[in-house]
Amino acid sequence: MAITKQRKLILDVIMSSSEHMSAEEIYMKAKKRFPSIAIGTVYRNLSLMAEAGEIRRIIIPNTPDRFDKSLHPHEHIICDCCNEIKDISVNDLKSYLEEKTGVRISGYNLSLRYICDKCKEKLE
Amino acid sequence: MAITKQRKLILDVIMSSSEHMSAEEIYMKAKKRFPSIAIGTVYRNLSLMAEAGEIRRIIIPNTPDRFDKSLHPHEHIICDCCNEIKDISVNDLKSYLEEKTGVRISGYNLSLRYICDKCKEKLE
DNA sequence: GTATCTGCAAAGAATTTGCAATCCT
DNA sequence: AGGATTGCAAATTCTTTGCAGATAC
Repeated sequence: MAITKQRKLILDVIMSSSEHMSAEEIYMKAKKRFPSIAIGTVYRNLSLMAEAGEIRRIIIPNTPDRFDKSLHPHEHIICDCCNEIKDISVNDLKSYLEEKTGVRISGYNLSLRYICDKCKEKLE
Repeated sequence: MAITKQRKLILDVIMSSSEHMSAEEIYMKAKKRFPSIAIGTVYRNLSLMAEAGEIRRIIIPNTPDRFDKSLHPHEHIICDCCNEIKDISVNDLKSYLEEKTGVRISGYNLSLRYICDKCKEKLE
């Protein structure tokens, strides 16, 4: 992978944020610093970097994919109400799933839904 | 929900098959019995029926949604190699996740990946 | 009769891709 | 130089939607 201005910028945008950003959001932030960057370049680099294990792709049904700087294993939980995404950990989930199913798993995708505290308050 | 020819047909296609079919596949099968049916009608009815809990929507990253007649709780596992989808069960997963995370979960989506026995053989 | 549903075709959202020009090494 | 990468725009894929006419209750 060549080190281009765009590639460095995209990675920097991700590494400097603790949000879970979509490609569109990353594109917007990158564009502020380098206006000629194209959305296709963002998608291409995000896919490459996720593939290479430099960043992580977060997949949640009915939402655009997001990208995460944090590589240590964890799951994502999204609020039914405000759609905010948080990290959450479930220790050794892969082993647990393998044990319970008796199948050797090559990977899995999990997302959880809940109602966050802020939204719970509002609802009352 | 009115009982229309199309609605009954779509449900019948799902109930008569043990495959995990995409909207497109269901449309094709329905079309054979009722050629004027429209794909939009299929999508509309699948969403309505899934919403109503008559069928279940199977969501797996990077694949079109599929629909399942089986309503008892279970997960889905897809082969990395041939993409065949099988049912698999993980007892009380929701409770387990709630216990491990300490969060009351309103729902979750899980899919597993593996290499099925057929493909394992072929690879050797 | 009127609320619901259908077929059609167009629109939508998210993402990918072909290609000529440009950049990296 | 020569392969990798970019910007641009068009294409893809899956799914939803507006609307006028048809169907169900």
